[in-house]
Amino acid sequence: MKKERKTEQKEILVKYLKENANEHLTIQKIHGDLQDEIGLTTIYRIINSLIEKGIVTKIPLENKQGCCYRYNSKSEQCHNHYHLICEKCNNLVHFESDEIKKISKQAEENEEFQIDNDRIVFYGVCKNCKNKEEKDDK
Amino acid sequence: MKKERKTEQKEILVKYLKENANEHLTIQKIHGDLQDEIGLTTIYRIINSLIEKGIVTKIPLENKQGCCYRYNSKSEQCHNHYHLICEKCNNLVHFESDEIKKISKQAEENEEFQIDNDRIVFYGVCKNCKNKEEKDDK
DNA sequence: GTTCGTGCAAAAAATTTGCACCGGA
DNA sequence: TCCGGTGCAAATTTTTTGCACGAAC
Repeated sequence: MKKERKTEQKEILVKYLKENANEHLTIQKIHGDLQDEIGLTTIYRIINSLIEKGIVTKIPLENKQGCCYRYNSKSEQCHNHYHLICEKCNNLVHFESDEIKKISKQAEENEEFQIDNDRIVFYGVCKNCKNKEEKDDK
Repeated sequence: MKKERKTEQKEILVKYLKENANEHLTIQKIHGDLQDEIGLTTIYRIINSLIEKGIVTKIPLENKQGCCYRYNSKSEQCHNHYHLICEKCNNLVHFESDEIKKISKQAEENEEFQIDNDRIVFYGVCKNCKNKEEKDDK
């Protein structure tokens, strides 16, 4: 059993991911921002280990290959919230609701499906992109 | 304005995607199954156009790079349902609920976020994988 | 001093592009 | 016939791997 070591790169990357949790973070973006501090290979390695631990979630990009990555600040988040992801700009919005509990319970009872309450995602179009679309139509 | 043509490849691929809508379809899997009928390049091209039209949804693979693809049989689906995706096996389960409407409305009013009612996703662990985990723990 | 993590370079894998040809309308 | 779609090969981009060295414990 090998134990994990605390390194500067890991600290920098996790800090960066936390601070930019609502951004659209592709590997390329991360590498661009941190290239002086962390090598590309290491970014891949750390991100992948964070995904395995459930600390980071991978989100596919629409209309494009590749994915972006989002830090899950589970411990820091309030509960009973869900995620709104914009299909246009991939921005993430948090939203609170008590209704969710009911649905989770329903699913667990009827389908025997154990829901991860931090990974409830609604896709749609955010305010900004909606406004932009309306302008473009003119 | 160019109009789209009906081709044999497109028909084969869409039929295949429909029939395997609950499978874990990576480009590699699709290519493996259809390589005698459709070239890899064409699979990419058709899949990407289906994603743009919203007919196919891209789902990230956990613990692995890459994504898999799932056919959205919108027209065949009943409404007021949401998706449960298993984090372990990526299987998709449909689930009905009226509560969803409330949440969608809440989000649209409070956040001005226009929700795509066919893209509401709950992640978690399905019955099979849950059972498997319990066995493994023993 | 061990052992794990990092960064580079190289390899491998995944995706896109250019172009000639095929086939649907 | 006309023009979009296909498939191959090549180019490009993305991700992983091997290995020597540096750093944590």
